[in-house]
Amino acid sequence: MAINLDESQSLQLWHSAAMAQVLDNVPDLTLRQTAIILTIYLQRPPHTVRGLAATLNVTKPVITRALDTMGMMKLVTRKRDPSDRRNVIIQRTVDGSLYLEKLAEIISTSAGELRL
Amino acid sequence: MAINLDESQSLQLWHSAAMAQVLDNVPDLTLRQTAIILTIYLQRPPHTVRGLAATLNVTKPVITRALDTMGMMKLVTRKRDPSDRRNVIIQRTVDGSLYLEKLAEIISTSAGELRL
DNA sequence: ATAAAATAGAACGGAACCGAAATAAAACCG
DNA sequence: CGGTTTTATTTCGGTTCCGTTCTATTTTAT
Repeated sequence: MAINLDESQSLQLWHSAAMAQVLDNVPDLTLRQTAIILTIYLQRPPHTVRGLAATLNVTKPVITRALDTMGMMKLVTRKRDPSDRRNVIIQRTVDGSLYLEKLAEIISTSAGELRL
Repeated sequence: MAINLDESQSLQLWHSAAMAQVLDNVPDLTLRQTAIILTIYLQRPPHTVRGLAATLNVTKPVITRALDTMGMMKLVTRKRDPSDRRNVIIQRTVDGSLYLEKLAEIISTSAGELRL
């Protein structure tokens, strides 16, 4: 079963989900940070700074800074790759999983409220 | 027909849409700004600073600053309410409509790419 | 007319982000 | 070994955003 959203429904969904996040005072990530954390949690590991930078087509400092911020929020952690100590492996956390679970619930609920 | 998205699909949709926006170098609005512009374009006018602040449960300076930014981007315009000159009426623009049309297309496309 | 209330914006200090360039550490290669 | 490449981070100057507080303008009420 394919999901088909027309443009009006798409905007309603985005609006509802954005409103819910603003009202919930959810710690708000930038669009880039959102793309990064979702890539980390949805795509197969391992994830490195270089890999994420390539995937998002941004410079590495952008990734480093986003990881700093999300690291302080406990949404991700970093670890040196033992086999090549230049690399940093980005890992998931319990808090990160909870954050995304909550986000998923907001989106899912917003979708359920869509009216034609 | 009701739209039902499970949590995995919700995150995939959000990921895909966030990625598309990052890759397109779309001018990235904060979550609050996104909620504001969508409220302006999806809900019935008139929109005032006070009304938007109440709707989003934020202070008025937050709205003023968001309108400053989005005004410079030509996504919205402001006009004094002639009948009560304390009020500012926020209005849509052609550029704002185009911006949202593009956003809608990104989300719609992302939804279409969802697989189970 | 004068005082009070309401609306929007400005000012301020602090925090986060950006792009670009410079730095540090590790691995590779001749 | 010594030099080069690769990886990640730090630094720099500039911009934007935030919350709080203060100000200016307009309307309403006494």
